[in-house]
Amino acid sequence: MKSLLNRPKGHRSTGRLTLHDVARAAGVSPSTVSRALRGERAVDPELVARVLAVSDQLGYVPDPAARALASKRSDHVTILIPLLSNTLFVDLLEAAQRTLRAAGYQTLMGVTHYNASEEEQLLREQLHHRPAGMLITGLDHSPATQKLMARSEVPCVHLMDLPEQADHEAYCVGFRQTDAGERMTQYLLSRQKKRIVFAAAQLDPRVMQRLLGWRKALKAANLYDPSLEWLNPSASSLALGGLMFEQIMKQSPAVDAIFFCNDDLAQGALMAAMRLGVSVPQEVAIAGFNDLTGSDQMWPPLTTVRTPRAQVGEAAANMLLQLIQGHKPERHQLDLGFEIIARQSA
Amino acid sequence: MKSLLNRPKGHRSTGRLTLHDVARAAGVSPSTVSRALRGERAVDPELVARVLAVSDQLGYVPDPAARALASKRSDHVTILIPLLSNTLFVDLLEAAQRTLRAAGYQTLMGVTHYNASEEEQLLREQLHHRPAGMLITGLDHSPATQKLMARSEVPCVHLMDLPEQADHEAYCVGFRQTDAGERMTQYLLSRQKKRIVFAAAQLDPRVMQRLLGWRKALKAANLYDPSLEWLNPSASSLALGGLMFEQIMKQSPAVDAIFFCNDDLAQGALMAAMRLGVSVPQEVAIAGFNDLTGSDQMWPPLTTVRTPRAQVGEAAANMLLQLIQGHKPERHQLDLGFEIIARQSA
DNA sequence: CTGTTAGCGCTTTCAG
DNA sequence: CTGAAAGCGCTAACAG
Repeated sequence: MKSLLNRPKGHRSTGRLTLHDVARAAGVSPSTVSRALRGERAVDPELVARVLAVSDQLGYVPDPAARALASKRSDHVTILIPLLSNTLFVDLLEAAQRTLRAAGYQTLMGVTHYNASEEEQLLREQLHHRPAGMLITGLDHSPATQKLMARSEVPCVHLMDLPEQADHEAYCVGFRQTDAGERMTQYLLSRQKKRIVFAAAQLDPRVMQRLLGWRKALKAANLYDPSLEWLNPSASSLALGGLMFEQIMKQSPAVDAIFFCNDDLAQGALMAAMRLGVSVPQEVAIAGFNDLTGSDQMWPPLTTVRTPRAQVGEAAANMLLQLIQGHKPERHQLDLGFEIIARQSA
Repeated sequence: MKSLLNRPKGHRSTGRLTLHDVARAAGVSPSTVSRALRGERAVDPELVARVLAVSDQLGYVPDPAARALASKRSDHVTILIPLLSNTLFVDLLEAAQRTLRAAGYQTLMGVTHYNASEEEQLLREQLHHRPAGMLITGLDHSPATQKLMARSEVPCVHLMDLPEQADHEAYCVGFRQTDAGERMTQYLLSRQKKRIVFAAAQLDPRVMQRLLGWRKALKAANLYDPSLEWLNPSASSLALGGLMFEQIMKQSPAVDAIFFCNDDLAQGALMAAMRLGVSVPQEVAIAGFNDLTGSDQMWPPLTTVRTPRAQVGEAAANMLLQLIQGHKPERHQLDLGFEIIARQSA
């Protein structure tokens, strides 16, 4: 079969099926095969058909490394997320990954830990792989990171946030965090709550936007009081939520409601309430954010705002795919909205 | 500076800094630079030093694609996990990824959804990228998958499970699932529980091993009864745990304890108990598995078995790194054990 | 629309 | 221990 025998000396062939083999079998030139396989136009439909047939009859698979070397663009897409411990980002990752894979791209994930220099380092490493595109969480990046991104000329879509200015040049898919914070606060106000705490951890830019929304709603109702802000820079977790709940409940005058910036905190608060014998929502109402797994199973079920993270992941991946193919989407921003989920905790 | 001006026509150079640039600057040949950079021995230490200095003074970074093409081995490591919705696997992924990245490898994740043909397909795709190594969950794979793995000759470490036979040829790091199931059941027996249900979902091979351990313990105590097995093939979730709890509580004669095969089910059961006014552990004890996030925050806190998933991810990555470098570890299996965490739910 | 030719940037024989 | 030369498998100029 294969005559690896009388090769010219120094030849390192791997016996792997190459483009040339397909070309020979189809009776055309390698370039034609290359073009046909990539669906590049300006190639006779009949030849395309023949090449395709021969190619998958032979079981040919292009070598990504050779392709990347020759074209200076790999089939990798980088996705940078802050954490894997918040299921929000896992959902985002999964949706993006699935969409990208279906289009033939490999997803390379990087975890930044909400740290600007880690983000920059990760980006630098990824750029060496000449990714076809990148997905990156948020719009807040260090100048160094922004410079890297700009110089790389790799198409990029930002996730989970939208700029204030509609004419911002960045591509992004997300929703208005500030509006979401405001709307949940308004909902709480509509339930006759007067002293509504905003309890937050992590304090990343999106959390701070929710804070702004909360302030806006309370100020509009003339109910704003700085002592209602509980901002904790630690990482968000169930345990921290429980702790914050305990502390907040000791405050006087008593509060009506607590709006947590993320469901894990709110779930922890619900558990703490149980433990401490505080009845929710009678003594204090509790609301969360994101509608994470389990929030509907809590007792009482958690009132929260559902954010479209899977949709964001998918839509962003699709937008990126467009950009990679050179099709500029008409709108740079995609607002996927959010929804107040009224359950029994508030 | 760079004279991209009078190049021979047809030249596609990218202006990127190459090995040759470093070679020229260091006054040695490209091959020497290549060898020095990779720490290949049989190269003058003095030259190595010079090359290293020049190289990072110039800010040289090897091109992974060129390297992969020439050497037929990339710097990618594939990791195949069943799901992203079980935090167990997310923890595994994160630990492995961190370890691998520190050693200069890129992690490519694939999600199999507990599906043999998805797993095979994923593997096939990944193999085209000529990964340096692979990490794969479990020891149970279709014949086709096993064949692919064997033929690829890519080093591989299996996660979260250990073979029965100590002389099994596969590399794996995990713990004895059967023993863990047995030990938790024994713990429950030691707490005077007689009718202990085993409630499971997903029914993957590791869950079935825990079932075996449970059976073994009950049979030894002469307390085994097939009607105590509640096996549900659906995906594991808090909601399903709640549902199963409700159903089990309707059973008569009444049960003493429920041992759930995963913490998410147990957490859901705890919430359902709250909702239904069933007191835990007085009316029925509840135990889980894995000690997932939040289990210590439940009310009552969940008794469970802590599994060393982060350690498994890290140790497996390290073992793989050894294999990639050609160092065969003396033992093929690494048993990282488990721990019964006695809290208040049982 | 198709083929030829020259690389992409690195590793790897093979000589020295 | 070091260097020269020949590819790895593919894409992109360029000419036809």
